[in-house]
Amino acid sequence: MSVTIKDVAKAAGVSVATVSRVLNNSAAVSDETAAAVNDTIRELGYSPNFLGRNLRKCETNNILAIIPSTEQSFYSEIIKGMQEEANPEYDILICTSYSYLGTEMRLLEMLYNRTVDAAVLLGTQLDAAALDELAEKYSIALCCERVEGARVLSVAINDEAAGYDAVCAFLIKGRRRIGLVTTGADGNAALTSVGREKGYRRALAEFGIKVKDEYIFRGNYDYEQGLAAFDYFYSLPEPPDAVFCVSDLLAAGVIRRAGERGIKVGSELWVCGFDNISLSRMYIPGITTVAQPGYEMGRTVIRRLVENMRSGKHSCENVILEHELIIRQSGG
Amino acid sequence: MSVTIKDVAKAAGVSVATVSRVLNNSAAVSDETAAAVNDTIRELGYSPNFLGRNLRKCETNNILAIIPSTEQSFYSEIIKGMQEEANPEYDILICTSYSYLGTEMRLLEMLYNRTVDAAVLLGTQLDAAALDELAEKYSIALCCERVEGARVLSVAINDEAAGYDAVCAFLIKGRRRIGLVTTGADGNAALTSVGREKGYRRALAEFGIKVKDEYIFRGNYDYEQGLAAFDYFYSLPEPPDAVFCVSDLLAAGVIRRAGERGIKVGSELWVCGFDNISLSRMYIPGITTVAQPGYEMGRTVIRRLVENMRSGKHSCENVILEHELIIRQSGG
DNA sequence: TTGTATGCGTTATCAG
DNA sequence: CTGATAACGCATACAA
Repeated sequence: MSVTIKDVAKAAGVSVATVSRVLNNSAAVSDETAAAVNDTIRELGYSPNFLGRNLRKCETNNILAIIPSTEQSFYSEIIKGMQEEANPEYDILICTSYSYLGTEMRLLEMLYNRTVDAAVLLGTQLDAAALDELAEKYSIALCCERVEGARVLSVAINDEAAGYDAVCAFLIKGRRRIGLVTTGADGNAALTSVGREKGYRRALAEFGIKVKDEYIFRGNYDYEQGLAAFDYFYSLPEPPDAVFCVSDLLAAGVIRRAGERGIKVGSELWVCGFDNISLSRMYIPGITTVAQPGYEMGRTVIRRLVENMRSGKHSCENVILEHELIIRQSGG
Repeated sequence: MSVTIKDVAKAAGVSVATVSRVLNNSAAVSDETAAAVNDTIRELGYSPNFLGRNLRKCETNNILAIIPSTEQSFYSEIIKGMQEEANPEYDILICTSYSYLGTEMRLLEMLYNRTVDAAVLLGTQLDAAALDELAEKYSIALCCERVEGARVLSVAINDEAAGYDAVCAFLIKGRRRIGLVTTGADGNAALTSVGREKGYRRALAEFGIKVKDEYIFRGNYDYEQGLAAFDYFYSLPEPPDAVFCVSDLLAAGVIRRAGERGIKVGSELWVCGFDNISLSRMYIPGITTVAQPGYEMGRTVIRRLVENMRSGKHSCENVILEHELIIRQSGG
């Protein structure tokens, strides 16, 4: 069907071993034969069939990245970092799980059946036990979050500190009625949200403010929940004067509804989001937010993962990178 | 290293052929042996190594999707459609080209080296000749655009008609000074933009309006160019009273800058975007836009591509799906 | 219904 | 420096 290494060998008048050596830049081949082989490779338009190579070497040079969705542009910088660190040795294959455990598990079969050499999980649905079991047999890493108790390499920010910083910025500038919009409508909040909520609580505690349950709205990460959160807060006798949201989309929803209700965001109500997605700088008003170093996180997770693969060891360090509070109009 | 089909065969007391037959649900195997084999498969925690299988069958059941970037959430619905149509037979592997020809060509090597069985190109940089050459040897398809003269399967909307519809909506409601914000700052505009511009021109012509070159701003697809476009238009003695942008991000930029300059969007100035990305419904004001049937496009392109692969034929039809004008506040 | 044997395309080992 | 050959894990044609 296609032209194989055999065809090249025959045409060049050498053995397949020699052609293979040329392909892999093996030193032990004379310049002239190498040149001749390369010529025929070009003539015949040959390119090696990786299925054969991979089978023989028992590796694919592919790394799987599982993301919840390409909808959330938050992941795009991370992916870029991952790719630039991986190339040219590895290709990053992106697959989407839609935050559905079944889909994620189906994708992880690519580890079992050797379609990929390793996997990076972004926003995983797996618990510590499942991750441990996986990490025992395969090279995996988490990005953007760590799972408490799991012995798995992870790269993330310190969500607790990030939540603390965001809320402190409100408190320092004099706001006292701080609302929180977070996940957990269904009872189990996202791990990152839990950390951010802890930071929210610590900040209030340090300022001697008692946490009011009615100032905490639990939904998911989406825009629509931001709309709902505003409606809820403004149904209270005394609404918050500042709101910390665990995503920029939530913040956008709050801001949108505030505008519709005639509440001035940036003066009457302050709003802070999370992630610094491109929307947050384009929105009207610009959204104050916590930026994660996405590109650096991507590079780091691949670098550490590849180190693990090469060394054969299984480091399960939790790498923490620095976040940054970005002040825009919505934050006062 | 890992447990193979041989280990299963030995443990189950059968030949590898029988195990293989069980794995592939071959009819010619007795229920009892099948049950026994399945038991040992479970016991040993065996899963087939696809490298061996793929090499043997000369197929991987992977389809590559090349997108410019995961930043543009526009592609996410398409990807979702592609995946749902492909599963469970195929996995969709997403890779990003960042609109860079070199990267795209490197990714296409996954066709040569058999990492994937086929590829879908979204926002390709390749020209007709290169596409033709590729399509001759491999199964490929374009999505979201067609390349004039290329004999390649494509699924897209009719950009000319879409541009026409958007501009007509302005004209019918009485606007006469229609601006266009499109790509092509560097001389070669995106193919889809060219179609949309044709529609813009046809609409104006039908209403007996002469196209004014100073009402056409050429940049790229990005938000920042929208800001620049507004500044440019409002430096004219008589600025447009409506602007058609070839992307929602451009529209967002125009709207943002208009707000900063005290121009009321939706009354004083009307703005229409393109793609109906999630931003366009969340923006303030909501952005009038042309929606592409992303999910359906994704399903369609995979369905047709797989048909091509199965039949061995190489249909190079240009499938056109229906677009839809979505009216929001920015459009008057 | 089951087993034997071959080959997919490549790399690595071992001689020469 | 080069060639012959075995193996990687699996599916299948052919025998039994």
